Amino acid sequence: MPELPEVETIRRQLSQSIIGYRIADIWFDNPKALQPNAKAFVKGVRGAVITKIERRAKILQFFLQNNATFIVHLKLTGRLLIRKPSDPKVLYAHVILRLDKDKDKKELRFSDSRKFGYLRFLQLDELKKMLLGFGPEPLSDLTLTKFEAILKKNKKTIKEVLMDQTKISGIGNIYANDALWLAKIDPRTSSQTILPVKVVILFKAVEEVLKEGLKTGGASDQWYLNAYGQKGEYQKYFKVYGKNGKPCSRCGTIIKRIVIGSRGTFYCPKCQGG
DNA sequence: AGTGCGACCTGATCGC
DNA sequence: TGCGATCAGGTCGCAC
Repeated sequence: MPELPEVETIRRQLSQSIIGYRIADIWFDNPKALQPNAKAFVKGVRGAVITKIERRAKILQFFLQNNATFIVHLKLTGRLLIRKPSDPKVLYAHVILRLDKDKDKKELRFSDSRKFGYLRFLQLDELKKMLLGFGPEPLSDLTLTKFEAILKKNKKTIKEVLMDQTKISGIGNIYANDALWLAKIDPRTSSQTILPVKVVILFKAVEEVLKEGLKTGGASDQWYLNAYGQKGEYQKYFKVYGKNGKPCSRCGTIIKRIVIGSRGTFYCPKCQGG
């Protein structure tokens, strides 16, 4: 999916375009996309005005009046597209929120080819409880001290730890691969064995790739489009992600693909070679 | 408790 | 061109 930079890009755009809009009606053709169930979702959000949109990990939180919220998880292929009612249909749209503010009408269309994503209505206290399960945000609350402590107490591979949302939020497969390449660390290395000097380098590398992702509007490797339907540019700057069989831009060695935790993993056997 | 792997789905691409 | 295998920005839940 959309990882932190992609979800944050969407959040910023939605905040610019749909705050203060009322959810006048909801259309859907895939009830599973609406949680806890379609009826409760519709009942919970219909008629409410969107007051604020935040992000935690890879989750978008839409705040409504009356202490209610709904969250959206895009998983791998979810998109949230802002359109006018008269705009042509978008592919794989399974939910449409029809919005209005005075005479102005907009639609927020949720498109999702693989149908893994969802919109979930929940109360504010339920949301708060749910968010307790996530690790720190790498671009705000994660400090080097916390990062060191997280790495030290986990013996799984560093790549799995980086991607574990209960330990650190928002990093997925693309940015984990690229950060490890930047830091010249073998993705199979046990988290707790990484030397302190390398931990510092990795901490900075994580920050660097996420900021680069944000700056370039996210990675549109396959499906990702922002709220305006545009692609991001980060895929032009991939360091190792998806570069199986191609030369490493640093040393020319052929990039290898392996599997870690059942996820495709790319690395340079020379610069990241144990 | 910790880990590992199938399930959830559909589409794109690769290899024969 | 056709067809099967493999792969895909992510979690979940259920067996060990």
